[in-house]
Amino acid sequence: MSQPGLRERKKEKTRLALIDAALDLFLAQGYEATTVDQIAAAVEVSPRTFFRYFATKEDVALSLPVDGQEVMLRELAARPAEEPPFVALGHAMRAVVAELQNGDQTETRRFLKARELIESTPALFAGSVSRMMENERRLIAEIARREGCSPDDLLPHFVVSLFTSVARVGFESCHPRTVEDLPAFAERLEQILALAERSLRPGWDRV
Amino acid sequence: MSQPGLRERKKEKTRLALIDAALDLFLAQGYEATTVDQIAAAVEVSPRTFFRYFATKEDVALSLPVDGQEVMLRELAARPAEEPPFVALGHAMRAVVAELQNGDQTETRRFLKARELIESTPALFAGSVSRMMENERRLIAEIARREGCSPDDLLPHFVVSLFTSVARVGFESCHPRTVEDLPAFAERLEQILALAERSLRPGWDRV
DNA sequence: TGTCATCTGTCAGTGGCTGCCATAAATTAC
DNA sequence: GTAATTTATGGCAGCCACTGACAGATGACA
Repeated sequence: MSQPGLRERKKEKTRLALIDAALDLFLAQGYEATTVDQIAAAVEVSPRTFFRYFATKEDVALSLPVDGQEVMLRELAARPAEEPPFVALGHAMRAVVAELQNGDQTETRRFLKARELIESTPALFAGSVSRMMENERRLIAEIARREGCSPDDLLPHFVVSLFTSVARVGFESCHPRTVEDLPAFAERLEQILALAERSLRPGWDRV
Repeated sequence: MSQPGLRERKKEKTRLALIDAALDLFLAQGYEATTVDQIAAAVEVSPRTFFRYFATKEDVALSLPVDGQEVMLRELAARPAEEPPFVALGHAMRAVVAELQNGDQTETRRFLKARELIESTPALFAGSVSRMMENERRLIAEIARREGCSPDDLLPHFVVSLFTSVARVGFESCHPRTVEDLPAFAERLEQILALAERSLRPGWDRV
């Protein structure tokens, strides 16, 4: 059962403890009003150790959504090659939301807590956006690979860029705060995907 | 001629001097390797004064592109109301590029220097992106006003989001470094706008 | 049990950024 | 032209995010 050794498990435990403590403190007294020392103290760890787990104070708040993007990429890679790029991206996104709805409640709650915090904190929102951009490059690479074209081609850029627009508008226009909000969010996502489909010419995302 | 008083002119002068010194130092020895003290010293100003002109070290590098977005917004507001939103956005963008091509050479060079620096510095690129998002909200508001709908409606979000995608892909796929590169950039922009037009159904951005 | 790799705490230090107060310069009022 | 007022600047003390280096603690493994 315990595949990873004691050391690994301990590390994962402190990592989660740091995230939880940080999220709670940030939500309670504000992001910038909270110091790293406070977070470290709450977990009974030295401030230096905090920075061994997270490169910056921002990272501890963003780590969960960043992980989510990793999942998105894996899901995309698992989609069949016949699917047109935009369709594949849509299904990958649906899979991520589904996992959020059906997965471990504790994790989901943590994730939503992080998203709420990020949306209500300009500095974190900015950070979140720029990491999405980072991830966008990887999505482009994956789409280019699927379609057998160069990552420098205009089309994969355009497809991914348009898709992330859809995803972003989804989050912006419907802020899921609890597990109960997730179905509404999923529905909202469908609305926007439908709007996109209505707006675009059939076959626009291929060749 | 000298509409603004001596005080105002002096301030503008130090502001530009700080930007120039900062850009040169950043390009010469790297962004993070350059300290605010160095920039201040180069302009013979106290470090404290630097922070009276720019809230952060990042700001001095991003101020020019941020000003550019301001121009974009003004141009958009000047477009006739009959134009469909996406067309109006396209023309506003063209106007900005044209102003860049025909305006003061010194200013244009400064602007391009800033863009080059930003694109080659991850931290600055991240900051740049998140400010674009800030601006995106204002573009959405303007489109909503033009179209007589609510800024919360899906359509203006979608239109603007898609347009900024186009703009971003334009910059990413063609990095104008000197004034001579600008025509090529303008052409690239046209290509992407054409691609977008080909991909979208007529009338998609209205009603 | 002992050796080794890895994690952790301590400490000293850099650099971004701010509040505060005194001074100097430009603007305005007289 | 001078005095009064506003506004920009410099210097200083200090907070906090973040880092490198070293020493001690703690799992891993034989």
